[in-house]
Amino acid sequence: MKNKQAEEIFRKFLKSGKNRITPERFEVLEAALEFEGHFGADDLYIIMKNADSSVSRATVYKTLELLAQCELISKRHFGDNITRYESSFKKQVHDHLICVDCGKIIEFSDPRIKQIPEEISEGLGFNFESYSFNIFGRCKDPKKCKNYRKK
Amino acid sequence: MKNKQAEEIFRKFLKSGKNRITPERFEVLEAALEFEGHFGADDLYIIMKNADSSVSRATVYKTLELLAQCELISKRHFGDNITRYESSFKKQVHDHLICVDCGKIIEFSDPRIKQIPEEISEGLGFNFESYSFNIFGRCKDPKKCKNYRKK
DNA sequence: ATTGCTGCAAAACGTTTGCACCTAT
DNA sequence: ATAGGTGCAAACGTTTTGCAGCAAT
Repeated sequence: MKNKQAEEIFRKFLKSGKNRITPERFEVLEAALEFEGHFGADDLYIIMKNADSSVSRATVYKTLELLAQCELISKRHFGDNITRYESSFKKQVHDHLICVDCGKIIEFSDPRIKQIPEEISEGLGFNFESYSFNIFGRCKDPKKCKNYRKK
Repeated sequence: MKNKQAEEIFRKFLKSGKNRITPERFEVLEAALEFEGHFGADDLYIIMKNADSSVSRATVYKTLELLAQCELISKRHFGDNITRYESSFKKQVHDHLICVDCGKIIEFSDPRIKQIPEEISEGLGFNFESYSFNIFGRCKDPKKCKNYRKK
């Protein structure tokens, strides 16, 4: 295990519920933290399978949900009906700009955004939970845009 | 047909491409504009079917895509991997607050949000296309929250 | 006459579930 | 001993596709 600190957080989270500590869950944690960028649950399953892991698809899906619950990873939706995850361990809060041509995802953060969601939730009689802010655009530089998403 | 103006916009859009003017497409337009709030493509298909329309599921899905292209309706994603639509004809730009307990969707608009997406796109070397800003919260007033989404 | 559109059913896709067996507690 | 987790395959819900016949141009 490469990341003792994340492992410890997950272990504590599991114990605090009625969840068991299993080797499969830590295999998924490690693979998720190792992944650079955003991944779908199935992507991760395939990667693990190709790396000769015997963890099942069902376990990968369920474990990612647990990891999102304890905020070691975060869940993202970029408008294509696929749930994506990214490690949020030791990463700062940020939002995303997605190129609609090539699918590239750029992370950014803007101080103006920070206070808006909580204020609006309060103002409308809701307890704030989370928010998602995605910008969709097109790479200006065609050399940097592979158009790979244009099926 | 109840909305001559929208009909005309759609007709022009269809002619401007290589798309044909068909009665089915206008049936979908009418049903979509009539719907109050946000709907999934399949919801609309079922509603039309129950109203004795003979328009097929495939045609509903394809036509909604066309209507979104010409901006008579807009596409929304609220984080549950279902594509939702809402009429955007004669409606002002707005964002959404979603109750994670009951699924209620509140529309709001905040002047601070308006300029951010374009500025950030420019700053990162992208041509701005669109954005989505969703806030997730929980109804403070339990009487107003039906928890119907808690399967 | 041509080419695009239709309805239908089947397939595709990401995801969830049921179940028998297994394992952490 | 028991509650909970596992892998597998099947089921699920939404969306897309292939195709033969049909209709707008």
